[in-house]
Amino acid sequence: MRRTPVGRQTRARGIPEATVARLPLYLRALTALSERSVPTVSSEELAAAAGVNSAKLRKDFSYLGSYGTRGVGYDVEYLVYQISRELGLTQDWPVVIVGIGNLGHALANYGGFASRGFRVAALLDADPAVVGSSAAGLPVRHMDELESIVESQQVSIGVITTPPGAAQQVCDRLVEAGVTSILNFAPTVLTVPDGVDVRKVDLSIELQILAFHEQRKAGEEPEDEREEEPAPSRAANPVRAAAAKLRRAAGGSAKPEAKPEKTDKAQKSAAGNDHERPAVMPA
Amino acid sequence: MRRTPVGRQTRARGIPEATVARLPLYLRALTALSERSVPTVSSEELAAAAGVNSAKLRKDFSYLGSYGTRGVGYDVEYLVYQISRELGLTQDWPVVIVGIGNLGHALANYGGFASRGFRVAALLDADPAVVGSSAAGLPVRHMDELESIVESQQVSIGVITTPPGAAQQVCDRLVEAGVTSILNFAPTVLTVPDGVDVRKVDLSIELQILAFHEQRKAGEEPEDEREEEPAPSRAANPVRAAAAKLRRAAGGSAKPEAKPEKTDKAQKSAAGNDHERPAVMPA
DNA sequence: ATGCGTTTGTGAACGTGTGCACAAAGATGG
DNA sequence: CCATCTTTGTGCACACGTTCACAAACGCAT
Ligand SMILES: NC(=O)c1ccc[n+]([C@@H]2O[C@H](COP(=O)([O-])OP(=O)(O)OC[C@H]3O[C@@H](n4cnc5c(N)ncnc54)[C@H](O)[C@@H]3O)[C@@H](O)[C@H]2O)c1
Ligand SMILES: NC(=O)c1ccc[n+]([C@@H]2O[C@H](COP(=O)([O-])OP(=O)(O)OC[C@H]3O[C@@H](n4cnc5c(N)ncnc54)[C@H](O)[C@@H]3O)[C@@H](O)[C@H]2O)c1
Repeated sequence: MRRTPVGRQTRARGIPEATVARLPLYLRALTALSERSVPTVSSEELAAAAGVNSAKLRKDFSYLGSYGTRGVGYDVEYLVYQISRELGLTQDWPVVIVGIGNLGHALANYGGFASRGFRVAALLDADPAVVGSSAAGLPVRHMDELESIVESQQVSIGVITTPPGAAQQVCDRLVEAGVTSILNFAPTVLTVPDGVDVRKVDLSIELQILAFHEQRKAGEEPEDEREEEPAPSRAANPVRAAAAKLRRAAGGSAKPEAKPEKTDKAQKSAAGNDHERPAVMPA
Repeated sequence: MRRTPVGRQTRARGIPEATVARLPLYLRALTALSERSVPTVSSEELAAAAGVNSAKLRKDFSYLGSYGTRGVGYDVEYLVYQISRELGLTQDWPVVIVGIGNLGHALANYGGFASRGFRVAALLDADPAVVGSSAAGLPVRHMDELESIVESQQVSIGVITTPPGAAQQVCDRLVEAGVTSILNFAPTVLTVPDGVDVRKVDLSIELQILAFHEQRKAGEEPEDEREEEPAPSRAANPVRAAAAKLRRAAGGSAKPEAKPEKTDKAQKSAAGNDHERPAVMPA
């Protein structure tokens, strides 16, 4: 019997988000084992292949059920099936890609797309110069066809690879057409109604995070293996003093009222538990 | 031998990782405000623009110091500077991209690269047919030049866009050459020595996570109406509701809570959905 | 059957992240 | 100067995630 701890309703079913994010990782490792006809695998081995802690892996699997055999390990084929089923990969997921520029082209050509049940239903663009060309054997169709495509092919996942300025607009249109999951490559904060999932892939953010750690490594490590430039004046830390000065210089007479097109403070509306548009447009 | 993949050593004076990951988001919103010459911004406004909770934003900023003014908010320019400095964006970060195929080309052409101090130092590939061509005005150079480029240009960040099979090998070579931060687009678990940071961008994983939630959305509710959350904003979107119903009617599946017995395994052919995929391709 | 070595599944401790709520700090107006 | 209003900075409680450690379960040999 499944014993589900009740008491809170945050997650409908008890698979933690962190676990869900790791299941594809396990699945990939298991698929590789399956191709080599490995019959069973221990949590230790599989965890090593997936680059995670073995206890974490076992706990993750425990959310799916008791699929292992003590003293032996996990049946590879069976686990592949169970994870696939849990992730919803036993069915086909048609996907539309909107914005067939540099990145959209690359994604359209990406073989790993179809390998897990994700099928490119259509490539869409708004530029007449792009519409009509083809990418990866698929024709690029005009945005006007979005609604009919989404409906006829039951598309529930959309990928946005348009410039940032068009992303929210494209997103709105996708949602309106019936798409309920969006993968956003544009560096924009998307606002969507409840029930729609958005995940973002942001190269710039990843690089900035790397830069942060890189700077820390360079600045705090006493040992210096290779010769670097003479430590670019890492502004010491009299920042508080500079703060007042800078604030004073910037302040002067400038006030929020200088903004003509927005009634800036009017939309405070504290009790906001619903999602509305951001107060200021991100770019 | 392999040590712990990533030695997460929490520094005493460290900024939480979750905060670091959000700083670029704040920075982007602040930059947009700066371009519009907005002098100050409250945590509420900025949080809305960045799509986060305002208390979280304030706590994030509190790790950087007390840079706000009570009753007023934060000075935009000053905060841009502080976050940039904290992230290490006040200096230039040369980057090499290895594997100039579909994705490598797109990245090379990406304007957002240079906009934050990340400069493409070189494009590298192993294929003689690709070497010598150019992408985004930069010549594609041969892997043999990697070491000299990394050393002469002080490259500490490498981007891997090779096929999965070559990723670990390329990674090893990057590390050997002196690169200490890697952004990996190949669906591979990279093993690196201590002191080297790896971040990955994995389209396939993102899609699978979306598919999981999508499946849940489609399968967890009874046919009639759902009554699970107190969110009142429900009837405001008839189109989406209709789309969901249509989709539900098309592909129900998603057996609710079919607890499988452990004894009868090897039921992988039981997926009588669309068509059975052996899942053999590397994602 | 019994014992032994192996490995799972999970309780429990611990660490990290989130969000509420509010006192304190500063601006603003009188 | 004081009163009032706005917004920050943070204590606190709780939710979530990670890791340890070990009893129970299982295969296998005797
Ligand atoms: N190229 C990269 O490597 C890369 C990396 C990270 C993020 N991004 C982001 O991905 C997005 C796309 O980048 P790109 O380099 O491919 O840009 P791009 O300019 O090459 O392509 C954008 C495409 O979107 C189309 N488009 C514009 N407005 C549209 C609309 N309203 N509806 C439909 N289509 C529309 C354009 O016609 C164009 O074909 C950008 O937001 C960029 O910031 C790109
Ligand atoms: N194309 C996409 O949209 C996309 C999306 C997600 C992930 N990925 C992943 O990104 C990677 C690249 O994808 P792609 O579509 O650009 O592939 P691709 O085949 O078009 O390009 C790969 C490039 O890497 C080069 N290469 C191969 N081995 C190398 C080596 N040892 N050293 C240096 N260069 C080498 C090849 O010559 C080729 O130019 C793959 O791992 C893929 O799984 C791609």
